[in-house]
Amino acid sequence: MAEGGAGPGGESLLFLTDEQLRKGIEAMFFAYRGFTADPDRILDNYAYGRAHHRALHFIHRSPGTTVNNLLGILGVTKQSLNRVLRTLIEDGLVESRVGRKDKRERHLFLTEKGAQLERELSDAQRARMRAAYRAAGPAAVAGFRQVLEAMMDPDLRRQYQTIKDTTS
Amino acid sequence: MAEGGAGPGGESLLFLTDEQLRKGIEAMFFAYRGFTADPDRILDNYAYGRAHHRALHFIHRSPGTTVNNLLGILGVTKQSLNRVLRTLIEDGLVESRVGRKDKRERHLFLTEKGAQLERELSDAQRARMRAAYRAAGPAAVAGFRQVLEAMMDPDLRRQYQTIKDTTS
DNA sequence: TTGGAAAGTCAACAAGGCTGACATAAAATC
DNA sequence: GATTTTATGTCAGCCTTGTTGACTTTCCAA
Repeated sequence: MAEGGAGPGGESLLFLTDEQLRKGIEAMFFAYRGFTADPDRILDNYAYGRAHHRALHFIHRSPGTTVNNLLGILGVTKQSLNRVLRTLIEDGLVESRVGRKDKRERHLFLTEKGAQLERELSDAQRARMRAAYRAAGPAAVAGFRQVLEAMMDPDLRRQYQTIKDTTS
Repeated sequence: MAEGGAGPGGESLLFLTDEQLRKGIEAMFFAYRGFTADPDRILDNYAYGRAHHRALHFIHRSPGTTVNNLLGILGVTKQSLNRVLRTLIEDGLVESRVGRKDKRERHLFLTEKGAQLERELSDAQRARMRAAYRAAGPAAVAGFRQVLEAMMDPDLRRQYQTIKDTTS
């Protein structure tokens, strides 16, 4: 895999020094901090954490998703997710409906209140992403997405693409 | 900032839909999971966590750095960092030397044992980064770095560039 | 020389991961 | 129809890694 380096579109062999790779690693580290900074600030005002944000994001993204689906996407245990979901449901941000076909399943939806918070969080995160995209330009954006996709675990990449295809 | 979009090298105005931005956000989320997966697996064998990895990385990166420097880079409280450093020092992975000029400061160095673990961790992380870079190609890599850099908080970007310049 | 600032340490608490054990209901299978 | 599997939820307890508050030692400047 990638051993000749001269695939379709590849320039030639890529010689990558440890130094170049280290810079990429640190770029990921620092950029991820920026990526989460704005939502984290907002969440502080509501006594919620990053875990709540992730749940809201993916419920917004796939309304009616089941708890089990969400577990697969988030990669946490059901106990961990349940703690977060319970507070969101108690606080009236998320609604849990028993499945019609399979009554064991719970389908998750954002309430109006939940959608509001999700919007506040994602507006902030999109604003930063938009600014970065504009600063870097369209070609850079394409490269950014390619490298990130190649960096995912195959299982996670499948999750990412499934979600991506569902709505694009 | 970036409001016209037609800066040097910019194609023209970038029209970015919420959908495009959401994909970028999810790409960051899933890619970061992959990014940390290999080191996390290794750390499990040693009863260390991601925080230990970060400390080892940046001490390796800047030998002799002070605790205070490290705090600025890692963005955690000194108490939080101290707990991690204490175990690394007790376990003989890190050496802490009292400053000669200012005896309040502690200068941090990896021991041979610490350097060994750091190498094991960064080898794994670099391998994934290398594979992703090769799969995506050189142009994509440049774009990847540009977008990440634009996504950082200005303070963090300065940290990143300081470190970058020190050794490139 | 004394008072404040800086660096580091200790103690205690909180969020959010984890495992394990168990309960319930519904679906699937034998 | 009985049994097993699946989906979900809950309780208890642990770990890592954040946090704040209080404290010591050291340095520096008024």
